[in-house]
Amino acid sequence: MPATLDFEQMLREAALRVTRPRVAVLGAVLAHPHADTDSIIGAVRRGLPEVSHQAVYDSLQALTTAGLVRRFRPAGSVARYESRVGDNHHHMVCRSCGLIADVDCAVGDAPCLTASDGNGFAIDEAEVVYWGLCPGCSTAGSS
Amino acid sequence: MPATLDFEQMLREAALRVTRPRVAVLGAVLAHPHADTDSIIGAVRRGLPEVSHQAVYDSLQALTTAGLVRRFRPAGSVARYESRVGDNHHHMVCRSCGLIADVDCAVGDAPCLTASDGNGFAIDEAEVVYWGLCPGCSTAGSS
DNA sequence: CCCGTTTTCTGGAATGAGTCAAGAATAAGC
DNA sequence: GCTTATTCTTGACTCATTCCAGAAAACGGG
Repeated sequence: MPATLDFEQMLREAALRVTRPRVAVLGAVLAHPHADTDSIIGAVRRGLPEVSHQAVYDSLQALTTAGLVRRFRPAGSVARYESRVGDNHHHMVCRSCGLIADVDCAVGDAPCLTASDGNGFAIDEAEVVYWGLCPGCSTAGSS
Repeated sequence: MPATLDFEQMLREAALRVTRPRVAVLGAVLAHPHADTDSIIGAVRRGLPEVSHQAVYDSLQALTTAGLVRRFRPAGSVARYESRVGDNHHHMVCRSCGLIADVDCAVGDAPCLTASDGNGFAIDEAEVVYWGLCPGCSTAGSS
């Protein structure tokens, strides 16, 4: 688990100013993958009780723009953030309990980018969300 | 283009009560694929000026549950509705102008459902969103 | 065709994630 | 240590969506 110094390093490498809120936000996202904004605010305030929600929103925006974290928003849910960036993995969402799990796409590095012609669009990202039931809910429902 | 009588038929077959607002909402979604709720309210009110926004929300909910329309919510946008149901096509969204286009998945009927093991999830749907630039914005930006 | 029951619609208020704005605080460079 | 540009605090605000209670309308049986 990376330490505060590592977070500072990451921020500096991304040409971002190193501030307490940003370090805390980055740490929170690293520690709680798929967390929503509210959870992140809570996690950050455990270490820095005085941060405003605005600072968290701003930091998340900055980190997202810099590519240090990824924002993702499954339909019917609020925005969530994760630290796995660079690889192009996708997500599975449980319809019952909302559990989110990472999935590496089976199709290699550029999953489903085989959208063929694509109506002339210049596609730069394919976002895939799998909907279903997680193991727990699946078992519970089949009884 | 289907007439009002067809819409009534569709509603009855879905075991839904036939009401003026519902017929109008169904017609609006059929006529304006990918329309957001506000546009649908506007379209409906062209024929029925008195409908409340709540009736439209309720109708859309009922139609979605019944499987007559599909709700889809790209990140950073409000809810949108479309009438292509049953086939599993996906969407392309232009990052610049927000244009949405349908895409038939290149992988056949069950696109990307090859999520392999899937961590034990029972997957029932794969939702794919392609992000990029539409032909218009792509050309404009490359000058 | 009329009635009663049940579902749906109207109108209005409330919720809540996210955004905007102005001034105070703080990080980075010299 | 000082200056300046960026970031944070505070608090108000937007706006899609939901909640609620009473009025209206649709369906089935008489």
